[in-house]
Amino acid sequence: MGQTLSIGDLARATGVKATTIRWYEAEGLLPAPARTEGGHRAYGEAHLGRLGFIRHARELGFPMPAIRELLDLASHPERDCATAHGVATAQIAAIDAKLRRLQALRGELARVAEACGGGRAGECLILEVLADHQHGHCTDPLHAEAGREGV
Amino acid sequence: MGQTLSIGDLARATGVKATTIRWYEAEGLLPAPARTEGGHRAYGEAHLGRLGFIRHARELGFPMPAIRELLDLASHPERDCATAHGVATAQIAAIDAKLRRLQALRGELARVAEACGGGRAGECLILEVLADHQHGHCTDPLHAEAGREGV
DNA sequence: ATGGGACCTCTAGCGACTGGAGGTTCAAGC
DNA sequence: GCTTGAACCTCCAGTCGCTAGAGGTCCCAT
Repeated sequence: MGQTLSIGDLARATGVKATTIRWYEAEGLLPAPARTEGGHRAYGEAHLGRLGFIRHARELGFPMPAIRELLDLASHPERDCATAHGVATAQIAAIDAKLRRLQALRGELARVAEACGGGRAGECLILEVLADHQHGHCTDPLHAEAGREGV
Repeated sequence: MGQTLSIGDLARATGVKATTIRWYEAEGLLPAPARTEGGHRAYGEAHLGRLGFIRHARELGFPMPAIRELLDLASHPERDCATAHGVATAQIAAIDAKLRRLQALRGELARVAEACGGGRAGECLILEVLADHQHGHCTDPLHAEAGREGV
């Protein structure tokens, strides 16, 4: 019992790349582990658990600050879990906003793509729609709400 | 006719910030305009049109390389617009992939959030689900397909 | 003893901007 | 003509969540 894990072991066990694990450490998400005489990182079970936690939360799309909050909460069992609820609901709301925006985009894009029947670029309706700036700039709340977020 | 527009005029007309316009110029998306004696940028109608084009394409979520391609196409009317079709359909496919992933996330997250009835963090089911790394790391295609994309 | 894979640190880069510092120019009002 | 102050200029750093590479060291099996 209590034998240590290399960073590679941890990477294989969790599916998080070694470089990313080191980055988590630098960011303070994962505590710095013990080192071997030669300077290699030597992890224990607690690290494995914590890294798994981080990975799950990332998979669910939680942003880094939210993950910090959840980790903090997880290590203080006497606190109220209302915080966790709040973080989770905020994340759901964020996802819903992105879904609405993406669905709107998809609809408009499909309409645009359907419009053009092929031929020379000079008559392409896709290009025409894009070039038409008569619409003025967009102020509708759907776009404003999500902003530019790497859609 | 032919009076020039300042970068601020262009920004107001298109809704693209002045800093972003300068950045587009540095990236080669927008040709460098004439300058006043004092060095201020002096744009013409062509710039306005091109910037509007870029903005529309960004609003529809096209990535930068796709926009370059579309701009290139738009300035060569004799070419085949099949390229534009291809770019648009690829963009729709990308959006669909993101939608599927987001919908899956939303479902799982809602399930997780609903599970916990409140109380102390030590018994919080949200935290428990996140901490449970017994699932091993995720290899299902839905997650693999989209990767980490700022969801 | 040696080979080669895993590990180390440090730095830079991704996409698509955004913000700030520190300085110059323009246009309107007096 | 002069003053003000808003708008403009360039350059650099930061955003988010990693990822990749250079250049070197360590560990372990043969």
